[in-house]
Amino acid sequence: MSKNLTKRSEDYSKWYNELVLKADLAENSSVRGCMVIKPYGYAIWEKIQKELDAKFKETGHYNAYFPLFVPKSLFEAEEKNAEGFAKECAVVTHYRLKNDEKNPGKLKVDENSKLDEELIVRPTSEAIIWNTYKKWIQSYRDLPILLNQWANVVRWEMRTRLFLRTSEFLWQEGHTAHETKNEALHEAKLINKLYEDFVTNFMAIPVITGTKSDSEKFAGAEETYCIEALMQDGKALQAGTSHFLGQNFAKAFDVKYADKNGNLEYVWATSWGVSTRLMGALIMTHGDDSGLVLPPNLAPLQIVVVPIFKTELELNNIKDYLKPYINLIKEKGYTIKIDDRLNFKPGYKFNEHEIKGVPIRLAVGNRDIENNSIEVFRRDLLLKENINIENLLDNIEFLIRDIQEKLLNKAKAFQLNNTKEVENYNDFKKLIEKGGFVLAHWDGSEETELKIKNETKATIRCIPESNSKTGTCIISGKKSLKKVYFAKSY
RNA sequence: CGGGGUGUAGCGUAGCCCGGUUAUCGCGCCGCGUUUGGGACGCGGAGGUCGCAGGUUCGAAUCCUGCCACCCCGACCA
Repeated sequence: MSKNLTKRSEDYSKWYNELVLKADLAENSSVRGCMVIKPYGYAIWEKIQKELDAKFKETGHYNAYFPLFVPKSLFEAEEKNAEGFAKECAVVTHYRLKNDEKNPGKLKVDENSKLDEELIVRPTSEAIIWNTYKKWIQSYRDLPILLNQWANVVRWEMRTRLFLRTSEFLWQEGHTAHETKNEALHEAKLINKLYEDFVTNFMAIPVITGTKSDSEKFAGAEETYCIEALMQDGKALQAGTSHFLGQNFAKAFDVKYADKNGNLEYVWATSWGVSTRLMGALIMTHGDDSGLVLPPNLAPLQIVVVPIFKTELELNNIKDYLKPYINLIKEKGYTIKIDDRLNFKPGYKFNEHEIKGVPIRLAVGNRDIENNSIEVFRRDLLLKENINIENLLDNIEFLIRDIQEKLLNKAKAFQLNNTKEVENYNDFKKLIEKGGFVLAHWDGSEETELKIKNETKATIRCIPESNSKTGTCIISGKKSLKKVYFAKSY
């Protein structure tokens, strides 16, 4: 962890500009609060997609796609959900443009094309999906429905932050329908566990898990399960959520099924999602002063080779020298590329791949060919060593595992060191100011939560499942069943 | 939506307070040559609606007004 990280992280936008833009991940487009995801950034998203998608399928889910536009009448059906999103909706009111006579060459909205009913650009798809489920579900034999969609959504936030809260973002959203409450609850928990496993083991980002307080939970949900990560500046980041929706949407959209006895019952539901925000979490969890640091499991390019040569003959010699070893590495399924660009010197390439976070870098020149050696550099520790090239594959296999493991362990240690328990409000205020998670007793009331938020800016990030020691609330002194996690968050 | 700030070449910037020749510098880009084990160097060259629209003025990147976008703080953000 760098010394000036905290200072720099006070201005994350700058951090992104330094790391993300140079890392070729994304750049601001001219559209308010949107982002362009460049190929290298998108490759990371594709890795996330691929891995998650496989997990969803393993657990019996299927992919589907629903419309971008949600008619207002559908959108407003579930009142709490509609109310929760109302203030951040993009609304389509017209469907046509025409030439503007007053400004030749310009277009204006054709007033004659006004829509009878406005279309909401989906901020989430519960409404349009439940409107569809209504048509699909009649009998218990139609259940469960376990669908997921990969899509973009739009939320017109007052304030945007690159990756963390852009007006348009990519995500996956699962929407399931079940016969019983228990089955739906089980699904919501299963997915949260799946997210936890994925983020921890694939992205090397440790998380705390639990449920949201009433004020923080999803609009329209009975219970929201979540995974929360801790960024290097001490702020928490909600990395994924899984909602038990009860029968709220079934009732709003009148979705009933006939059970085995012929009785009509409302369907039980869940919804869950993670977004491109995960890439923000990735950058802010592992990034260092030299740029991005990618865990090997999700790096689009795991190994890059920088050849050091003067002539093309030398380059070819180096390629011949490497060929058998690179083939072995590819056979094992690793991604490796030789950076043989002629217009950049080695030093430039070294830096570029460090900024991009490539986990392992190899360097080979004449010296190595003479000595039967190769230089191996690991991005996480910024360490390099010369090894016998015969040991290359073993070394790579070790490093891929070791870098993944060490990144997770480092982040875990950071989280642990920045998670403190307190027994009174004074200590709470001191610690929350420093950043990190603070575990404290809470009486369960919204008033207490609000008071803490107003006075310290900290919110309840999650209510853990375990940790059942009773105590007294740090504010009200009332009885508390367990300590909950507080933090300032993004 | 409130407070503060910024907008000048692909990127980063100087100039603005106090208006005045051809808008500064670095990176990058193009050409030639020399270089190549940690961000190369020399010489030559191309590239600009100074965010947009008005206004003041003999003259505006500079002053004024409005708008747009971005950044920070706040409000807001399942």
